[in-house]
Amino acid sequence: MVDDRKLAVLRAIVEDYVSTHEPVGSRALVDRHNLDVSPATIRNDMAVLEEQGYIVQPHTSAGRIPTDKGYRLFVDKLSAIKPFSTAERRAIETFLAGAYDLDDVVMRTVRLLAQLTRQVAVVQYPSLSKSAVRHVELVPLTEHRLLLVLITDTGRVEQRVVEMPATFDEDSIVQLRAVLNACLDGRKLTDIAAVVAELPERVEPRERANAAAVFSVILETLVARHEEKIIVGGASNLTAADFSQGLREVLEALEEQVVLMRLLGESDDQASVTVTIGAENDVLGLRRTSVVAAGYGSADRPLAKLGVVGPTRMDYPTAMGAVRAVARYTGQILAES
Amino acid sequence: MVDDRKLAVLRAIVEDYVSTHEPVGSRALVDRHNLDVSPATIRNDMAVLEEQGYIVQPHTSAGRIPTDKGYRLFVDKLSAIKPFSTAERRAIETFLAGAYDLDDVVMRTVRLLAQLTRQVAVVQYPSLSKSAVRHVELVPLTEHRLLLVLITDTGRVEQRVVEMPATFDEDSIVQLRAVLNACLDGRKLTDIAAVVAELPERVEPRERANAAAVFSVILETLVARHEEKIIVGGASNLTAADFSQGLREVLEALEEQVVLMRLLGESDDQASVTVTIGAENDVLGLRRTSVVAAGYGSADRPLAKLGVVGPTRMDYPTAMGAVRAVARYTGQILAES
DNA sequence: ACTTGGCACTCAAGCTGATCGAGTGCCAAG
DNA sequence: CTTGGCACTCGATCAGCTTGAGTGCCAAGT
Repeated sequence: MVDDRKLAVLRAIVEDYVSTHEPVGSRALVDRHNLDVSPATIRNDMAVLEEQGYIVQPHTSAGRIPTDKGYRLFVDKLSAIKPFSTAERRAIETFLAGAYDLDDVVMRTVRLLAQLTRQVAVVQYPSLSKSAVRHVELVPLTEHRLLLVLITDTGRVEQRVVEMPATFDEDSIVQLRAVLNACLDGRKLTDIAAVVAELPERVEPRERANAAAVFSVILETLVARHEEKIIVGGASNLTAADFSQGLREVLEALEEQVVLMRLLGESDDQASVTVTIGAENDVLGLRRTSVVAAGYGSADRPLAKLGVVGPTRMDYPTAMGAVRAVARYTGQILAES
Repeated sequence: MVDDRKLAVLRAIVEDYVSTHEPVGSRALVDRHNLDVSPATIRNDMAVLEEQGYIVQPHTSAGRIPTDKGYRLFVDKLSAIKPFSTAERRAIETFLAGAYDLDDVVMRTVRLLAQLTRQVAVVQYPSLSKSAVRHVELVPLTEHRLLLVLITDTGRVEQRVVEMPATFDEDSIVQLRAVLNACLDGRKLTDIAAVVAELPERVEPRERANAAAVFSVILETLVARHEEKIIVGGASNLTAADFSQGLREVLEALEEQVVLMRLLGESDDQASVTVTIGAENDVLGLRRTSVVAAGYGSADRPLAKLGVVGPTRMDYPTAMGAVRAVARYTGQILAES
């Protein structure tokens, strides 16, 4: 009974603070929400909530604002993901369906997410390590250089220049290409290390040096260099949330691919929406931001992650709804390719 | 004689204001620069400069700050591009030389430029219309879909999904690929429209429908859709220049590819460094920023543009030096591929 | 045992007026 | 044309004051 009301109070505080951006006091609370108790009672509750670390007051005589812990409780127990209306879902679907290639899908996804949530959107390209090879192409550039193009079944295209130790002719390229495609086609990129290891046997001895160069680049690109491609959009939304001080830090963090990977990658939970709040985030400079992320791709075929980054005082239910919806449709679109 | 000093005063005002970010008065001027006249004389000069529209005072009793017109005069007549020391040039060179493919070159270029100038850097990918085809690859995706991959001699790789009107088999793909490569290899993309027009004759009649689909996508990608790829870096540098108000607008503008194209593309002057100051810029929201841009690529083979965007009160000589140096070395690196 | 109204208290925000000082414009003398 | 002098302007800074939202606590009520 008692505890119930305290939770209601916390929820009310979070909701009010998110919408007004101002510390919320006991009077405003009983006014806006129809708690049928007096402000004094609320004050008592708030004192307890503060003692337990869910809220704080910025100045001795100001209203309360939620702490990271408060938001955490709110997200976990006091709120539900806000579902999207069918109209909205249709809009999302048609917007994404207009895309004509992978780059375009990702670009549209990031824009959409930024616009829906009015936050910074972050979308990871379909992960290399989870894709399978669809085709390998070798294109001679100069006498000693070769362009290696690798096409995955998610439509992603990776390219690398290979420095060849020896000169090569057209024939050897054709042969090498045939071998590569025969062996790699359809293989998951995670399995490739093993496959590549036994490749040299299939190549004529005099071509081994060149072949080895190509193989090592493949490995390097796909396995060792785990660098994933991520794009960011809606940075201008950061100006609305007055970070004032920390804005620079946040922008800097958002330019670091590695940092973004960490942000999205922290949970492996593919299906559901993950929320990381404030200091839970171990990235320096994003201590005052929250991340709402989800994986996309079908359940049996996870591709990568996407999400939004915003101030801790963000509208979690809506953001979570948007992230979930966009993840679903993006996954769906990509599954069709 | 007289006019000479007024110009010196303007130069001094620009330099001081750029370095201090504060309106500069007559006293400070004679102190910091060794003009051997009295403050009163300077005041007279400033009155004239103000009347002519080169400087203004923000408040009745404050120092002067340069107007756009003032910066323009400064850039055109009163300053020289600051050359880079050999040490700096070597650093640039080695940093760029570490890149292993086109994406990496562009990424490094944008980072470098942002870091050198402490502004926002903008780099355009080597222009499609100025490249030549090196290889065309077709990869079957599903029964009705084909991935078209187009590799240019600048190492740029373009991909598009083609919806095929009819089903196709492996043989027809092989044939089509052969025809495409035979006809397009080495052709400038600007010439391609003509070449593609006569392509259908070379394909067996029953394959014409599919072939036509592929051709039209090629045309669409390369000719009609003139959309060029641009990347931006160093957005966090905007926080240093206290736009306060307009920051949002600037960030928004920087997210629009089309706007960026306009920014860089305004001049066709390939060789030299171009400066666009404040309101000279017709992009709304970038009225308080300046753009320093240059083309890169060798003189006989222009590739694309790059530059920096910053507040009008920026250090033009240094920025111009950096842009010129980076453009040179990036062009050089790409010429080697 | 909880709720409630009352009350004293705190403290940020906002207003006012005074002061300060950088900077200007103008003028008369050099 | 330059220069020193001088009156003037006006933003910035600071102290002092008021206001009001909000709190904590307590004693009384249910």
